[in-house]
Amino acid sequence: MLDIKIIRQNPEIVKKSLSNRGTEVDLEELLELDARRRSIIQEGDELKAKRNQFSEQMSKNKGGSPEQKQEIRQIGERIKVIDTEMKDLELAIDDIIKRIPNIPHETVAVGSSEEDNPVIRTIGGKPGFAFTPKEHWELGENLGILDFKRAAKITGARFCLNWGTGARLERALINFMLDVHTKEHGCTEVWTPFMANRDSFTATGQLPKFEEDLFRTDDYFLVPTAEVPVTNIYRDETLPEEKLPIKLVAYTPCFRREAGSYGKDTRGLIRQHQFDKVELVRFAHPDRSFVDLEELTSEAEDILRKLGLHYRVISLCTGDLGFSSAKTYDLEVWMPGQGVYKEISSCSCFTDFQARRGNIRYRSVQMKKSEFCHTLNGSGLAVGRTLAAILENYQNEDGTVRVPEALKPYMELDLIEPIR
RNA sequence: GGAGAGAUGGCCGAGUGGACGAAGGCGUUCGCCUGCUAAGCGAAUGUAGGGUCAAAAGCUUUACCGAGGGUUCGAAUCCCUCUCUCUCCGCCA
Repeated sequence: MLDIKIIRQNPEIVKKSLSNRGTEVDLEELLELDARRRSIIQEGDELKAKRNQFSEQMSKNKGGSPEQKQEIRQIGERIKVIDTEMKDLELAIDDIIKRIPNIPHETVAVGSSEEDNPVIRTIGGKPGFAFTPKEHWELGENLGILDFKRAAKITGARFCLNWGTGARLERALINFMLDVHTKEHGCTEVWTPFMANRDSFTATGQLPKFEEDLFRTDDYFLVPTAEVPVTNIYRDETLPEEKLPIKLVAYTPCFRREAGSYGKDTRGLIRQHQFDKVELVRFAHPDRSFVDLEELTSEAEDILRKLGLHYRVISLCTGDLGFSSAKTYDLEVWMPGQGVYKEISSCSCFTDFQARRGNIRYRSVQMKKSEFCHTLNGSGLAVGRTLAAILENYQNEDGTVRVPEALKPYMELDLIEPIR
């Protein structure tokens, strides 16, 4: 959420941000509602002050003239009307302002689609194969470690059942990632609820705009990313300044409806309704949150490096940037079987956008007032996609798959062979 | 699922219709004092919105005692609904 004061004082900044993102929001209406709200506050406050004065007089004199009482009663009626209108206005303002995306950072390229995302750096290349590399779903099914057919029977499309070493590989990756982030990057591991309420989803920005992307129960929504429960750990709290940055890491399963992506990545592990992810979350000081973004991104990259995977880093342009984000780096891993780079991590700085929605603050003893802190997060990494990348990159001509050096202690195995 | 108890400031805790933004204590900050430390003394100490101001400070006003409604000239206090926490019983992984 943006600060209404910024919108009031610098509407042109917000307009530019919206046009760069290719989004439409009726700012004029918002400003009109805001002006109306302020004028009505004045009227209401004056009437309330009058009523308070009268009440005070009553308490001292133990009485008042019937005419006075009559007048105050009328004022009371008017206040009720005003308060009702106020509530409507605030709802209307809230509804618009919660649909305004974050303002992109000045270093973000202006562009309209993913075509315009600049590549920041490329690590490794496109390693050659002496044979034609297969796609991971074919490898996985041939090995008997990935079973999409039975998963579809159990649940439906876009689910997967892992067998034996495939299940073990999933778990090994989760443990490996958590170990690296906690032991080498100083993150604190957290284990969270996998469902969250509407307030939490509103704070991180999934609601109200993206409700159709979420699975839900009668009472709660299933988390589409650990960003939601982890960022909300400190909702409505004020953190001591000296504790910043707070670095957390969490493993959660993630649940996404993937509405509107029918026909996209229909095969394999790339786009599932349920997938595992290890997520990095930071609560940062506003003065250095973009430094934190560089650090967080390199922590995510560290996993790819250690696994010996080749990848590139791109910076999302204004048109491709997520709703809550001010700047996002995507890590794209090379998938030789498919012959494409696939997103495997998305690292974002949200500035105070989520913190304002979730009322997450920080203060030091010297500070007179608390301020919103900045929030960041990034996948470190998406586990299913990492598993897919390993299959495609470490495959042998006979369909077996070598275990990356870093995973051997976790797999207690050098080679993934067919399950009979 | 059934029966009870509770939710007050950074924390503990008082407060059953007006003098309560809220006693008292703890903590924190500033100052004083004590030849160090501890103790002691004095003062300050919530948040958010609006108005005034070029702006800050200041001044002023409104709201906030789990959330939302109601009664009343006036609600932390009375009534209703909801949420959460705790205890007991039942059921169950």
